[in-house]
Amino acid sequence: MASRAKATIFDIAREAGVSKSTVSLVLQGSGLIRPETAVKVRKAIEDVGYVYNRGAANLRKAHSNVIGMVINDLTNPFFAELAVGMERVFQSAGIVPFIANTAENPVRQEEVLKSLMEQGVAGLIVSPARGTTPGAFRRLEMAGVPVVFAMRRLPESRIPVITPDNHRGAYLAAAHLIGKGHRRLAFFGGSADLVVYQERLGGFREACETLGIAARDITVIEGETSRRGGIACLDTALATSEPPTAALCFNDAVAFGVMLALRKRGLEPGPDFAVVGFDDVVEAEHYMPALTSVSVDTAGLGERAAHVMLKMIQSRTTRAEDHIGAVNLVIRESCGPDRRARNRPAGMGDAA
Amino acid sequence: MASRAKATIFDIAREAGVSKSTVSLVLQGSGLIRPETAVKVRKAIEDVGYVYNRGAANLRKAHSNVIGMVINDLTNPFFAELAVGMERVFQSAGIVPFIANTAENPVRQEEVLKSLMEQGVAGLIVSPARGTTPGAFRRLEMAGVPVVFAMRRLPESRIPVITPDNHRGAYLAAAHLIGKGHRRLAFFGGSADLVVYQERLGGFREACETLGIAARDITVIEGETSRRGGIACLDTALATSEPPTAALCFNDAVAFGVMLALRKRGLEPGPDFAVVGFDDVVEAEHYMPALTSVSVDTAGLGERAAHVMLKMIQSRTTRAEDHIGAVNLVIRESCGPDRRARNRPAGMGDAA
DNA sequence: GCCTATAAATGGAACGTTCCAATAAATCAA
DNA sequence: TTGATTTATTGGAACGTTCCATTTATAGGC
Repeated sequence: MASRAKATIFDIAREAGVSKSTVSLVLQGSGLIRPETAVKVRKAIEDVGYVYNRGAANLRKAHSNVIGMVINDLTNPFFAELAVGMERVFQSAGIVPFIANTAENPVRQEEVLKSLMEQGVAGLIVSPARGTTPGAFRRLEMAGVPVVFAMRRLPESRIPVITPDNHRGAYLAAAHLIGKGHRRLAFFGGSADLVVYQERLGGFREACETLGIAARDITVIEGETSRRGGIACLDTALATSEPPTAALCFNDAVAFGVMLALRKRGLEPGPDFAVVGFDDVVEAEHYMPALTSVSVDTAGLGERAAHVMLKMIQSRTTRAEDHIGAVNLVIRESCGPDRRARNRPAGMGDAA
Repeated sequence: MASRAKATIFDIAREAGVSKSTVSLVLQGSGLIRPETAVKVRKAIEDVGYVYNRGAANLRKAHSNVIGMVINDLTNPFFAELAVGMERVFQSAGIVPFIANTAENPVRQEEVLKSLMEQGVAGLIVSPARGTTPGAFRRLEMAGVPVVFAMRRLPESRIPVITPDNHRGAYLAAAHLIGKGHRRLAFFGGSADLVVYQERLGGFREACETLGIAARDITVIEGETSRRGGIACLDTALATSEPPTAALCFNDAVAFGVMLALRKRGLEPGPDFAVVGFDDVVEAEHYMPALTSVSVDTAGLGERAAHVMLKMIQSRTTRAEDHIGAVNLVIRESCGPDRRARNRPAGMGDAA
């Protein structure tokens, strides 16, 4: 059953009684071959258990059909959603994207990028790891491989970027909090070496300024972009003399952490302390209480990035327009104080 | 700046004043070349902006160094954790694994598998999609590509499998519930076409039988393996005349859904209805209430799978031992009734 | 029937590596 | 010096495709 040495187009040719060139033509679906010949060849392909060798083909062909997705943190469901969006469009283009995880590690990222290049990728969609050096993508540029950044960007770089409107999202969220009557606000999580962070914090600050919140009433605490980071942020914030009463979190993971920490202290997220997240991952809606968050249409951005990529490959360019995706604030229960009647524990309360 | 046509070893050879063979040797880190020559060549490599063409190399070399991970649902954090475990060991072997998502779709899986084969993968770690036909991996076998299944398996197949001890995990969980005094038990989520489902349900049933729960007191409800599925399961279960008081869920996602649905009805997960999950994803610990779950050491299983894969490649075999990973029940708050003092809402309760 | 136009199939070179066998250079024993 | 041995380096063939320029078969026009 198991075929000996792997079959090549020559084996097919022999089997079908044609030349290797004919087989190649059939493989490429050329209209030049007679239908009955094609049928014969296809049968032979099946019979010998042939598997196409794309590496060999790429040696002659101009471009491969491999597209890489380089993602900084696969365990964040946010990036999985992004990946899913991209896959939707690549699939309909007959392309199988390969995903590689850099685990937020620039060194690892370097390896991944190198490996992908050696593989001869046609293009790369990248959410760069924290601490990526400006030169990390120079080789790609030199080789003329199209690259687009998704969700994150590098400080000064000419690589096209697909991101949500971080500034506006943060502005909306902060304005909402202020509108609810909060006067002492915090921004939790993230770190200043990320451009996204600058943008989100910028929007937050602008809202505060415009709507009359004094700078000394603003608490900014950097931290890990994870649940753990959120817990830490809340703890240090509440330790101050005049603690904030509401926080915008760098992302939903941080917000979940904050809510958890509130509960641990016996405080109820929403009524006792307002929290707003960013990204609106699917869990946000299902959390308890449901998290108010800035929705960024993750999958949509993924699709967009994929389309841009496809277009770049097609027109063999390495440039493209940036795309700033629309955002909107999804208001749920985690930001008081228009307190809905909270369900009392262990009772047959009215179904929500 | 951008180099013209991509550089080859010939360009390097010319630049360094040596032969292409010498360059090749240097590239492979051969000890045969004189150190100063190697230095010269390496400088030339840098100067011409060379990128290694692995496709061309694989044409002559026996084996590639690409390993594929085919995953059925990337948005389930469980699989992301699995992937992370694998990456750890591949990284230290100098291998960059490529991840591809099948989105639980056998057709998509077929495409992914085909693409990976064409790419000349050295091996594949696969968590097969639901509804995978037995023949789906025949081509791989014919081509002699090592494959290992992780987490899931196919009904009858000789491909080695790395899974947790599903039977035992479910047994432990059910026994715990029964020990707590529950007499009417449910098994929520999953579907019978999955071998894992059979195993988990089997363990559950065995515990019930052994510990004296009558068959008519057992409710089994199949459903999506997602939050949504969990919600649906609870709703139909509570609609029966004698509803269960506790449930073992097919996985944590289902359990989260169940808890959510309980809350929606004003019931408190734990005191009012016990729920136990399976997989123990990181969120389980951080949920509210924290979820009791069967811990399977996901990352550890990923590492194990990667090691097995490496060994198979090295010894060029397509066979290996199955590996059944140890499990243990992590008891948290979601399974009453030894009710800890639940925190009352909106008060300064004692910190947990 | 012969010449031309079209359709179908083919051989050969090229792609960028690796690996083997062979050469060239350096070292050593006599 | 000569030959043997070791150490470095090299040319050529091969890997499995694609693509171009040809060749061969088929059909059409007269």
